Amino acid sequence: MAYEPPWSAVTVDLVLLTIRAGELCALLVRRAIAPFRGLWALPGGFVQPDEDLDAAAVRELAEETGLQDLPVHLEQLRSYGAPWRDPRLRVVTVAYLGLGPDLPDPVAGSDAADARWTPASKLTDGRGRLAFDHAGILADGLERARAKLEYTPLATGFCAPTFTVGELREVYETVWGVALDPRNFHRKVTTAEDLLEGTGETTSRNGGRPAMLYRRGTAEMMMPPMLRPA
Amino acid sequence: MAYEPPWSAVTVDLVLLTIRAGELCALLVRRAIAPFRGLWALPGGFVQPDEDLDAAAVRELAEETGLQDLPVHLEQLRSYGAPWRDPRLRVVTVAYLGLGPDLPDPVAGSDAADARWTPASKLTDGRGRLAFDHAGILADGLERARAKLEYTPLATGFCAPTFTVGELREVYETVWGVALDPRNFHRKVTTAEDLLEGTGETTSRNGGRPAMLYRRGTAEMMMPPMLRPA
DNA sequence: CCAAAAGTGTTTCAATTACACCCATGA
DNA sequence: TCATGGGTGTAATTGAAACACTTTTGG
Repeated sequence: MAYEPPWSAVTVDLVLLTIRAGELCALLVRRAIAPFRGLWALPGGFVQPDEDLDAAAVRELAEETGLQDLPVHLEQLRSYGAPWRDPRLRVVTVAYLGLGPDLPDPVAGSDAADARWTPASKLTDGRGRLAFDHAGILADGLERARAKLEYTPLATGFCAPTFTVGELREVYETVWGVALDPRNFHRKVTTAEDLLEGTGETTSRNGGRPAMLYRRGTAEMMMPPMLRPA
Repeated sequence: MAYEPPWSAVTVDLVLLTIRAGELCALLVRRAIAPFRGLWALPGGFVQPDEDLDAAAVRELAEETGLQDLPVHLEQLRSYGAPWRDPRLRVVTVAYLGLGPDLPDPVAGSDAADARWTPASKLTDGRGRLAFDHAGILADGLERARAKLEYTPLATGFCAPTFTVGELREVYETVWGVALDPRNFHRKVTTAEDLLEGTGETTSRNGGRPAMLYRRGTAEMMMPPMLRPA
């Protein structure tokens, strides 16, 4: 090859979200090494030479949570490559958004002094800066999650493999911070095509009358169209 | 630094779309050098050491079309990093989606033997493979564009700086391949909050009664919500 | 029995559709 | 004047919101 291209390091960073105790939380790790030593940051790491981006995200997820085969929905968020976003060297990072049901407590990894689920309300108020450009990445992840609840079945990602309509409604109410009418919500989601798949089982774990248990269906969109063919 | 990370080359690739002669078209360049010499590919190139990703996309756009300050809407599509997607070396590419009004004929660049607007209908039918993983990237771009027309003002990106309601309708009809009711379409888009901004001017360039000219407004979403707070 | 959550039915209201009709221009 | 696209009015239909009410459990 005649031309030698510029080189970069490539990382994946994870915006991992879950709902704990009625609050939307993100996973943060405390950096054990420079730069930004002692500051909180998003979990992530270098992509290996023989590794696809998605595979790197899955590997980091397993390493940072300490568990394999977590029921986590992972999707690419976007990439960030401002020239000096890492003060040491050129690093382009591919950020992933991950959603899971109430996940186990994280374990501190090799380069992390600590790892913790942090409520989103404490992250958007400006207190406690994050390392690198991670505050912006996290804000983008939260915005994406909130927006996609509205027109995709993403909310099911916050639920256990099987869940009740009431549990699904709680996800919306927590992420959006609003109250929804339980009766109209029930009708809406059970009527929506391929959104939910009934299991035949019921549970009474939430008190009251036992509720039907559902799995997430095959639908990828549930938006009412703004324009329709004539 | 104790640890030496793996290195990659980082490129940006562009899925540039426009509408020409009633057809949705993408810009392709014919490769003048190995690998995939002679095959068609998406325009793109290496991100420079001191350059942000968005800046690299803008620069490539100017280089590939031969013109500056084009009224093109550019947004990140997603990143692709399969280990051997480039047979020479590890390359992670950040793909951008760009939409513009009927754009000028492209000029062949330094590493391109030819450059051409190609109808989308010829691209999705399997004939004529593209270099690298560009067929998949292009398909993702087309899907994203089609989907975003539905709930964002993206369609205005295909229009000139000022445009009529009928021209905007043609965009939808071309990209989706359906007919829309002109009268209801008119009401819909002129009623939508902040979608269009009237200029006071009219034009009769499309024949018939002169039509009001609009600029795109400030709205970023125009979706009817699937769920609303109680 | 009571409280609590699940789920259904029904009225009211808002949005969308389908389509009749009028308007302003060029040829 | 006719053809063409632009634009408004309106009745019928569909969908959403509000809320009364019944169901089924645990305590």
